[in-house]
Amino acid sequence: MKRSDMCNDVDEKKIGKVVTVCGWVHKKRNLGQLIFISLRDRTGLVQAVIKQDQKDLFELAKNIKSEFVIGITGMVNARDEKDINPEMKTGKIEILAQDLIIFSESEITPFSILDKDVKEDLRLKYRYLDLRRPELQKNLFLRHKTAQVIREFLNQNNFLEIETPVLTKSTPEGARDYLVPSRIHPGEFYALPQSPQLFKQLLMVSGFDRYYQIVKCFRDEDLRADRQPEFTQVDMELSFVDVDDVIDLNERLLKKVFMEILGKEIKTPFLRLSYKEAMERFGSDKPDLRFDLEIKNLNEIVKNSGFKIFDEAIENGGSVRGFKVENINFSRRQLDYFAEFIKDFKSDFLANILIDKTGEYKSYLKKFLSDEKIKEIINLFDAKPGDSILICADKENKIVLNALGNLRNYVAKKFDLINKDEYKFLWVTEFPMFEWSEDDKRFFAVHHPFTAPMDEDIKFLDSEPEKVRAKAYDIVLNGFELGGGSLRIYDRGLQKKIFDLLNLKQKDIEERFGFLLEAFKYGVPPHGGLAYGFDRLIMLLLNQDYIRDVIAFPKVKDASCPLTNAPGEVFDEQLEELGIKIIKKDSGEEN
RNA sequence: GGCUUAGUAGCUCAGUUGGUUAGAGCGCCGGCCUGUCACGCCGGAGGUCGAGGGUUCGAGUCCCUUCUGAGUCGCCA
Repeated sequence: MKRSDMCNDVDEKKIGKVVTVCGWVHKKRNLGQLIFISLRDRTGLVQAVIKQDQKDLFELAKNIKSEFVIGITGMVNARDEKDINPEMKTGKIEILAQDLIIFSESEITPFSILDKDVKEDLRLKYRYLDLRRPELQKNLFLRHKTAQVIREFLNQNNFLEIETPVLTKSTPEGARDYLVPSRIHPGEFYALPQSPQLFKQLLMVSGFDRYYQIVKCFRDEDLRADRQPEFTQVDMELSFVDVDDVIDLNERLLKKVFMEILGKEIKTPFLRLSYKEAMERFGSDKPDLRFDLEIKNLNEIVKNSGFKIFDEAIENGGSVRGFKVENINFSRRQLDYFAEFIKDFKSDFLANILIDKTGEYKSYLKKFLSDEKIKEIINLFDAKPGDSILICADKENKIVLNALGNLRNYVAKKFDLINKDEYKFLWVTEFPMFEWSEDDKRFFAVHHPFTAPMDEDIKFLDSEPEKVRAKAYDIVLNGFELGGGSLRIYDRGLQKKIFDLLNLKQKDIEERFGFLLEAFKYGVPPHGGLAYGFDRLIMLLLNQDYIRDVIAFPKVKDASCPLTNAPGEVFDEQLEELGIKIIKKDSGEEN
């Protein structure tokens, strides 16, 4: 028996022909002297009929159960008008079985392939069954298709796909590396790449001019609904470009992806916000612009009001800010919850002004602020009867903005203020180069240490590094960081200066990036690039909430694989060969 | 590590102020059925209520401890 057609392709055009289809039994319906089988392959479903007059076939078919793998040969018949199933592409026909093979049987599956609501831990343990579900097949198909569109676009734009090593060197800053012990060099380790950053820069030094790669990257950090320890990047790097070139190219790429995958016309150019503006208006460097709730600064109105919390916040360089929510007067209970919510972000003050339908306002701030001041706040927000204003204050701007930014997202989600069909792109640019770490008493690179500073800010490098902005940009979609990149430093002296500023030791620099600085001696083009979180892109294209649903074999919260049970212990001989001793954490004993 | 939340039949869930023998739908097993497509009808099996301890005459329900999953904060250059 040789397959002639995929299930979904057997439609009314095939009427009168004999076809052979193979697949899994989605559902059997035995009517006594008539058996229907819905057969499933990755394309879809088709119905076969086995009648009693086909005695042997009928006896065989009686034994068939869900998820058996079978092949059916038969004549494609038009269904009677009354028997047409309009839900199915193949609903106008059925295959009248002439031959039937059971390739393999199936035990009762731990959950039904037809069932949409199964707990995820069970699904992941039997991922190969889970992946039989049409939803997941659709997700992975779209993932494949998207990769194809991206490759096609980049190829047309003179990019070369070049592979970079997976066994590479540990980098000192940033996320934790996954380490791989070396047998040939006992006591030494490779690191799995967090990104191909250094290699793609070297490729620019080599003159490849435009590189891309769809590549696995690894970060040994805790997982989230949108974050996996191994994930896929669409990584690219270009020579002789400026920020606008990279942005323009990527806008065209995204436009093409959304058109070809979703049939959606995306308007370009995208909005661009500086990091500072994004933070001040939305409390986030990846704002979701599908809803409003814009944050406003109230310092000018409330300063010297005599209200201790506000005065102290402002005098200490902090701020008082808030946002307006239209047409909702929050309940006491909701407001209490908000106050709890922002505590997660180290913020402990949340005030509110509720304007009722008559235009009268209610607020705890009445006790501390004059009627005039409160009306000024209401005017600033242009708040109407029925609206609410939520206000946060702290001595640190970062805390106020972060708390309001997160509260903004929470309120929008909880009160259904988000239009789910919308795709709101924006670029966030002009990120700060450095961030001061109080714990380590030194600066860290916000992006990475190869990012070029903005020309006009180079003068602050020595005096006020915190003022220096980078030629870095993030592409943000619906509140998710879809990708990020920067122009790189291509001047050896400047690169060394940045390393010094980050307080990286000469020895570390030599050991970690020596080869890059060395390469920079021999002619470096100006270059820059961008990398997308490919999984996240697919997740957003599919409007899914969980990155796991767009990955064939994902890891779970504790970074393990529920299917294979990785990671696992290894044989003593393997450890010995590697020169590795295990120290058990709980007992402290050596093993 | 913190916080939130969930765990009852193979799956998805219900289970009242603590009260008889813990239920439903789907699935499974057996029977009937020639037009189903979530087929229908009849019958049946299936439970350490995550685990351990406690309070009580009596615990799925209350208390304590603990395990497991998810979400989130920290973390993610």
